[in-house]
Amino acid sequence: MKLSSTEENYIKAIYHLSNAGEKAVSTNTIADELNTAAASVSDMIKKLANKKLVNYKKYHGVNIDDNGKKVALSIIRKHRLWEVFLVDTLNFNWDEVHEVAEQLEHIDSPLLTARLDQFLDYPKIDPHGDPIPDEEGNINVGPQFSLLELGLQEEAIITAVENSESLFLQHLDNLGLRLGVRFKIIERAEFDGSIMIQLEEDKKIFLSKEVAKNLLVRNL
Amino acid sequence: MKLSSTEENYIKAIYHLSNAGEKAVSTNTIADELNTAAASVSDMIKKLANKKLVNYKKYHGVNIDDNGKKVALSIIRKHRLWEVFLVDTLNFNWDEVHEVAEQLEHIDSPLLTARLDQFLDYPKIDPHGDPIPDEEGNINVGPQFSLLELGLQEEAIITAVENSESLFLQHLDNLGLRLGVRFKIIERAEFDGSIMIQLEEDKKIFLSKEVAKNLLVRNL
DNA sequence: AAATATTTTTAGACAAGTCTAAATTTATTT
DNA sequence: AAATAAATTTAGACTTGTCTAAAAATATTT
Repeated sequence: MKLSSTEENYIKAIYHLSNAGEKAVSTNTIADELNTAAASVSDMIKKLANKKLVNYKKYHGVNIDDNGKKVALSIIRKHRLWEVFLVDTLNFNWDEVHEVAEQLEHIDSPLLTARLDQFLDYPKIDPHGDPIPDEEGNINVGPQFSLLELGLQEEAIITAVENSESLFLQHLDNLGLRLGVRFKIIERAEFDGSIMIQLEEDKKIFLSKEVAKNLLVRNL
Repeated sequence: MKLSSTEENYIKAIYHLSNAGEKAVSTNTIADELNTAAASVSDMIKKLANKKLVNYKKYHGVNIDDNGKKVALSIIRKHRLWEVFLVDTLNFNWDEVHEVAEQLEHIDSPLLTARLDQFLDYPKIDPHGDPIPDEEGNINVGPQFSLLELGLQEEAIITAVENSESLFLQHLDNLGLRLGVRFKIIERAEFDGSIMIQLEEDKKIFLSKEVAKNLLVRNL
């Protein structure tokens, strides 16, 4: 089914707001997310329901349908692949990519998506640390959790930060820590919860409990 | 000025049909090119004229304005850069790129265009042999001329054919020659004007004077 | 140069997506 | 459980881009 960019954006918003389809989403929530009037959302929801992409009971919000979920995951896949491309290949900073990816995600060409995926060597995680669904919509990475909960010797990748104060981000930068950095915990001090990690190039870094708490990771 | 994809497509069509702004274009010609009704074209022309992109005298066609020319060249630049990307980087075939590039050309991000250009190493010619305008809209490639006039060892690219009989085109296809093929002349027989060329993959091809005469090329 | 043919424009309508204002339904208070 | 508040839907309108049919202007024929 061929959808307009607008329809795709609604589907994507509903998917995200419903926490991947786990709960219903209210009209106002969507209106808020997309900066539109609630009336516009009502209209669009009716259209999406007619196309069997969402399930709609008047006055009781929408639930995303399996079809809708598939559409959403395909858009998310494209969005995140393009983000990887922009950062890894075109040297964008990871805060410059979102707006452009919002446009690129609507390009309709399965061949382009497949070739881009191949060119990027089938990345599983985007520059923000979010997982990239495969062609079937499957997400092949575990959930995010705080570095504090990571076990000794388990390999992991930094996927996000809980705290985005510039002081904290600067501190990470000084330590050489960024999204996408791979490491494992090699030591843990019971005393103050501080942690020693080892990066890929055998570089060892000491992290305070405070820093560890604000680093979100994923198992490799 | 921010334009819709539709407006951009009209501008592009007018630019091409006017031969880069050299002559006026009639309503029907545009309608034909874009597969729309003449009435729709009339409406759009009025809009583009209001935006000072074209010059319009009722019943006498449109002339593209300098502003419009700039817009057209920017779209053409993006289109051709993306074609280079698709062919060189993502290994698309020559004939698979147009449709996708038609979508990608409307992506609005000067940074993306600049970085793409850089990544592709500032190509001057697209896979079809058409020139890629630079950021200012200048076309920095030499003129087309017959292969007969090309010097020995000079690298060139096939950019057009003078003769479009299917017999000739078929012959070219058999030889593996198409628009965009890069080569140089390695030998020239004084006797009958026949020419030996060498393609990028060191493949050597023998061309009769008759064939050479009908092949238009550009220096690389 | 009058008649005819062609091209172009205008008029009016439609679909998509948006809005505001009013009506309706659901939720919350008292 | 009645009254009030909040959320949602409907109604009607606007914009963009499209169309068909009719009117107007230009071109071509005879």
